[in-house]
Parts: sequence; structure tokens; C-alpha cells
Amino acid sequence: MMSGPQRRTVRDLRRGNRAVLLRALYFGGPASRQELTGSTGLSAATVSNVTGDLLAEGVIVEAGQVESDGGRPRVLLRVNPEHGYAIGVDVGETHVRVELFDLAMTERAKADYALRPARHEAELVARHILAGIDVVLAEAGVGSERMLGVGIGVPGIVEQGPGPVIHAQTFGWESVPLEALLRQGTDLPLFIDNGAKTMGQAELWFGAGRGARHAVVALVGSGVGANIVTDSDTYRGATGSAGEWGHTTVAVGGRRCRCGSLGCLEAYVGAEGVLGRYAEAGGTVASDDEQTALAALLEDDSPAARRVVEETVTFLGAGLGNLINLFNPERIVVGGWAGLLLGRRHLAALREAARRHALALPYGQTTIELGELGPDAVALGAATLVVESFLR
Amino acid sequence: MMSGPQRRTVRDLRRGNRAVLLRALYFGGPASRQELTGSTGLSAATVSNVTGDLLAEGVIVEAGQVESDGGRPRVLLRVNPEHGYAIGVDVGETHVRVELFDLAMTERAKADYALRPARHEAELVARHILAGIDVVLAEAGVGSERMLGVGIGVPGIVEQGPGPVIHAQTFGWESVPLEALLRQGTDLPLFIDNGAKTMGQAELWFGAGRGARHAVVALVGSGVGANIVTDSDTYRGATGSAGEWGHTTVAVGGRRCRCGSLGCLEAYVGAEGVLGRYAEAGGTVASDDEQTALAALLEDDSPAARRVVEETVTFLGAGLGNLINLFNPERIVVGGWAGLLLGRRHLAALREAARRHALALPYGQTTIELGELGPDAVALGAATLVVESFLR
DNA sequence: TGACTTAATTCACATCGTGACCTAAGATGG
DNA sequence: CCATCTTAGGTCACGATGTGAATTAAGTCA
Repeated sequence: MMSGPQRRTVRDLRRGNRAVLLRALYFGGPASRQELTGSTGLSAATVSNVTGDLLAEGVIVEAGQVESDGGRPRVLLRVNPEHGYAIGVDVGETHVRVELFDLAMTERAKADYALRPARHEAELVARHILAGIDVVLAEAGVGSERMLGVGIGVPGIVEQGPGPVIHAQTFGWESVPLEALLRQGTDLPLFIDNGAKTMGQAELWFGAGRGARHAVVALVGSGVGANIVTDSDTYRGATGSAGEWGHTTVAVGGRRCRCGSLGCLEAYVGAEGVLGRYAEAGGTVASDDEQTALAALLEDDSPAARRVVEETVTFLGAGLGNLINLFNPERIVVGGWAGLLLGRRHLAALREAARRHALALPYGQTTIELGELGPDAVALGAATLVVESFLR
Repeated sequence: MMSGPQRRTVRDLRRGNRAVLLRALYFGGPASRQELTGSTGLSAATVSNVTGDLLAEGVIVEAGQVESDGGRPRVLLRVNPEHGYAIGVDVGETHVRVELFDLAMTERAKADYALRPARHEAELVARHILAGIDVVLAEAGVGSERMLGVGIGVPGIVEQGPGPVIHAQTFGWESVPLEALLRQGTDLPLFIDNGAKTMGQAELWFGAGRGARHAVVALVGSGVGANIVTDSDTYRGATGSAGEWGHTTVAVGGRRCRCGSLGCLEAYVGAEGVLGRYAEAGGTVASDDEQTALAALLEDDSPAARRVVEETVTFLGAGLGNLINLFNPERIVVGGWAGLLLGRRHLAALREAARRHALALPYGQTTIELGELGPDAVALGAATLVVESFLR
């Protein structure tokens, strides 16, 4: 609608078609040049030229032949997993985990740093990340010239921009310029995003969201968030803080949420909210550990427990219904440890609750599935940020 | 993320740059070639070439010169308003209105057909539209070869696709293939969308949403809807039914909505819902006409009326807060006749209610404004669908 | 009137994608 | 073992495109 610096020169063309081919090979498995002409719409000549360049640069490699019946056999091409490496970092409540992946997303090395409760200073986290980068590079024997970048999943809201800034209540981070802190210790390209979003991204690339152009990954853990994909691209909004589904209001004037507002979805379906509601209903929370406690609650057959679970399903269904009505996705993936715990037992009820709260038409055009990846996917998802930029 | 038929040839380049220049001229008012090089990022040579083509085709025309201080004066260029015309159609509860615009969106002719209550057969509506097209073409003396197309705003959900299909409860339309019906009477390109969305589009192009890349137009009338713009493009979701904000749940287990669900936003802030709540609270609805009745309610100083209005503001604020949290827009425009009625008196309270229900960060990055266009903008917005495709 | 300034156009050049044509590499049948 | 056929992939000339440098156009100012 408005003007701006859009695409122009003839060189961008090649860059674009290169990316198209690369993506086709990355997501479409090994393929012959012949098949690529079909799937990309490019001419055979161009495919030949571009793949020639990519082969010469070592970005892709030949991967055997396909038997023929009476003609020259097709040579399969695939992305060279060792052409580049990406590091994914999971900054969580209890640890900083640094993992190194090759382009095929095979883990090559890992480093773990425990965080003591209430010791989440940004400088400490940054030191851990930098140390972790050195460790995994050394462990895998990968030179930094082969590194495509480092993706980092952090809690809280990430304000994207030239100098990304992180706001993380639980860490006591206010406007922390994590990138600037790391920049003093490394020259690698850095990609920072919300950890829930990176987890959702992993689910979209390698999990239950594979192949969807319009999808929503709903992440329910202690907190609640969502990764919204429109036209195969994560929606970030004007400043990158889009998708704060957990703090949408589903009960005006309802329960107080830790964000300060009333009636947030998170206050009802986040693990903390569920356990809190159970306690208020007179139930006894089984453990100090949220995960153990929630699992126990789900096993509990007492009327109080069952009512709380039922209510949780209703609220979560309403939240999912809202996503369906607003985004009209073709697929919804429910993930996060609490979401998986609840969904494994009550997926049918959850679908039914979503159906009740969504319009019939968009509901009929979507499917609600459980995530296939565990909570460990944060680092993997963070690494996909790097690969995503590489494929562009 | 997935492969598909993406852009490729060198000809697309020119098409793209042509569109870039055209958009810059359309939205950036008259501009010289010199200025265009700056605003589009293209080289002076290319600007010269492309504008040369556009001038030769009559798409743009020269528009005077700008005085110089010691150099060759700049020649201003602008889109030729008479190069093409677009028809916008507003299919409403009480009428079918057909308007003809030139490219500058000046109205050139108009035709109006009253609809009797409960007489909304698709065939009748289609006949009115076709008749209206003939009438406005004749009235304005425009040949159909100069027509860029017809945009149509209809109530209900429009399922986009090769053969768009309309679902409109209030009209008793179920899967009505309006395009196919019209296709029998005209060869003009047809663009069909929800009327609220077309109204929002008008607001975005010519009203309070001008220039925003990420915006939401919230439309509150008898029903409630939203037009969501991401990256300067209306978001339509997988099948075009995205943005059904009115039927998102803001009160789990709350008031029954006409869609059948419980606790929809529309049940609280739609004109019907507001008046219904007032009646339930013991108030007397002043008129049979919703608009008169709502206006009276807003003037009423009785405690009951004030409580209903206050509640409405709270619910609408929660709904706006949800949009802010999910979409992180830079601007929110509140429109629709009921929204304007409410907003003119209570905008500050509305902003405050939204603030209470949104996260501080995204709330701080958005502004909430009132729409500048009246409800008559449906046809104008429908015509922008045509122009949008022309600018591409 | 002549020097200067700025806008717009022209031109040679490099790059790109493409269709037509050619080469590579296998199977098949004698 | 060889000729023929079939399919995959590469090469080449061509037209289209954007760009920087040079050129032309059209003013102001002293």
C-alpha cells in the first residue's frame, strides 16, 4: 500500500530463484534437476545453471542416481548437510542450553549450563551462551567460518528491530539488549526470538505443522503463547511482539493474571493457573514441581479435579476457537508440556470445546493436532531461525 | 517454507517495478521522476524507462512542473484518473448500491435499488447488481473497455477460491456462488469480499488508517468484524474467512450470541447485543430502529443506561486489547456506525479499557483512533479491491 | 549573454531466464 | 558387440532488464 525500498535489480532475480531451488531441495528431500524444473516452475536451463553454481560452492551435493528405464538416469541432488552449521540456544528458567546442528538439523554437539533460581542476570546468561558457543564449536570440530549463525530462544517478549531488546518478567529483564551483550564476544550472525515461538517454529518445520501455509502453534506450558504462521511465514507484527495469545481476555472481569490484567487465557489454562484454580476449589496440589503436580491432577478422579480439568478444556477450547475465527488457519498444533499433557488425555474434548466456540465454517477447514516434538525443541527451533535466513 | 510456483523470469521484474512505481504515484500523490528514484530505490534510468512506458500507455500523465532554483524544473507525474474506472457495490440489508469511480476514487455515477425486508434472494441481488452496472456505465458515459472491474461488498463470510462462495445468515444465503450468477451477465473482472472488510479497506486507504503497514480496523455495527492488515495487505487466512473478531469469546459461558455460541464479543458490543443487555437490565429501548435506539441510549443519563454503556466500553476494550496482543498493530481504527457512535463520546474510556486488557509493550506501540469515513464507505472500499489489483 | 545547476534521457554493458539444440548415459534388440 | 531409442542434463544465442556514466534539456543568476 505504501512505497518503500522494494525489489528491483536483475541480481535479486537470481538470488530469489536460488532461494526457491534451495528451499525445494531442503524441504522436498533429494530431487533431480528434472523434478526441480517441475516443482519450481523454472526452466531446465536455469535449473542447470543455478544448481551448477550451488554445486561448485558446495552448498548442495549429488546424492546418487535413480534407476532409469531406458534413458539417462536422473542424478539426485540434496543440500550438503556439512556446508554450514547453526547453533540453537535455549535460555530457560533452569538452564542455558547450547546445541550445534548441521544443515540437516542433526545435533553435533551440546553444552548445558544450570541456572540457579533467581540468578538470571543478563550478563551471566550472555557469558554462558558465549562459553557454550566455544565449547560446541570445539567439540564438533567446526570452524567458525562454517557457521551460519546463532539462534537464541528466550522467555518474554522480544522487540525486534536494529537493536533487539528483550522484556522478560520472570527473569527480571527490562529492555535487555542481549544482542549487544553477545556482540562483544562473537561475530556470528545472531537471531533472537521468543522461546515459545522458536519451539513453534520447530513444530512447523519438523513436527505436526509440516507443510501448512496457514497454521497456528498454540503453546501451553507454565505460560501460554502462540506462533502464528501466515503464508508460510511467522507473523511478528509491527515490532515483533505479536502472538501474545496467553494474555488475550477470555473472561472479562475474571481471574487475575500475573500480567496484572483480569481474565487472561493464561490465568485459566497456564499450568500455574490450572493448579491455582484447583487449590482454590479445595484441592491439594500434589507437588512443588508444576509438571508433577499437573500430571497428578490429570490422573485424579475426584469431582473437584475433574471439574477443574473440564473447565480448563473449555477455556482452552475458547482460546483455540478465537484463533480459528481470527486467523482461519488450516491447522492448529497444540504443544507445550502442559498442552501435551492435557491433550494426550482430552484431545477429543478439546476439539469439541473449540468447535463450540468457533464459527462452523472456519472450524470445518482446520484440524487440531497435538505437537510431535517435546519441550526440548526450543533450541532446535532457534537453530531454524538461522537456517531460515540461510534459505533466503 | 514449502515450494511452489514462485517468481522467476526477467519479465516479472519489470512488472514488479512497474507496480512499485505505480503505487508510489498513486499513494504518494504527484511526484517527479527525481523523487521517484528516491522513494522507490530504482535508478534514474529505470524510472525514466518505466514512466516512459506508462506515459505512452496513458496510465499516468504529466501534472505541471515544480519551480526550480537554478536548474531544470521537475516535471510532476500522476496517475491518470481517467485511464480506468472501477465499480463498487454495497450489498446491504436494505439496498443494493452500485457506484462508479475513476482511478482517483471520485464518484462518477450511482444507482440504488431498495431491498424489501426478507427479500434477499441471490438471483434478485444479482439482477440488481447487473442492472446497476449498466446504469452507471451509461450515466457516466464510460465504455466497458475502460473498466478495470467490479468490487462487491456483501454481508457474511466470503469463502475465497476459484469459485468464491458466500455464507450470509441474515440473508439466508448458504454457499451462494454470487460470482457465477453475475458471470452470466458480465465479463468484467469481479472481486467479492465481506462488506465490513471492504469498509475497513476504504478506511485504510483513505481514512484513519492511511500509511499504516500493520493495522486493524475494528468495525462495530449491528454485527462486529475486523479488517486486519499485515505488511500492508489484508489478511485473509487460508480460505478468506479470517478476521471474524465479533465471534471471538471474551466471556466463557457468557451471553448467547446469534451465531449460537456463548460469550462472543458481538453479543456484548454489537448494537443488538447492547440494546438487548439494556432491555434485560430493565431499560426501555427508545426505538425500533437500532441506530436511533443506540443513540438515545448513549444520551440517556439513567444509572441503568450508564452501566450498560460502561460495560460495553469494557468489553470492547477487552476485544481491542486482544487484537493488540495478537497482532501487535501500529494503529487501530474503530469504525462502523455503532463504533463511531460510542467512540465519539467515550474514546478516552475505550483507550483506557484497552490498556487494561493489553500488555503494556504492544499497547504502547499502537494508537487507537476513530474511523474518518462513514458507513457509506462500503462501496468505496469494494472499488479499492479493483484498484488494488490494478496496482499489482 | 555566459556560467552554473538540476532534471531527464541515452547508451554501452553486465546479468538473467529461456527455447532450441546438443551431448551424456543408460536400456533394448538384434 | 553394435545400432537405435529414450531420457537427463548442458550449451548457446537471444531478447529483456537495471545500472552507471555520459549526454542532453531546461531552467536560474550574475
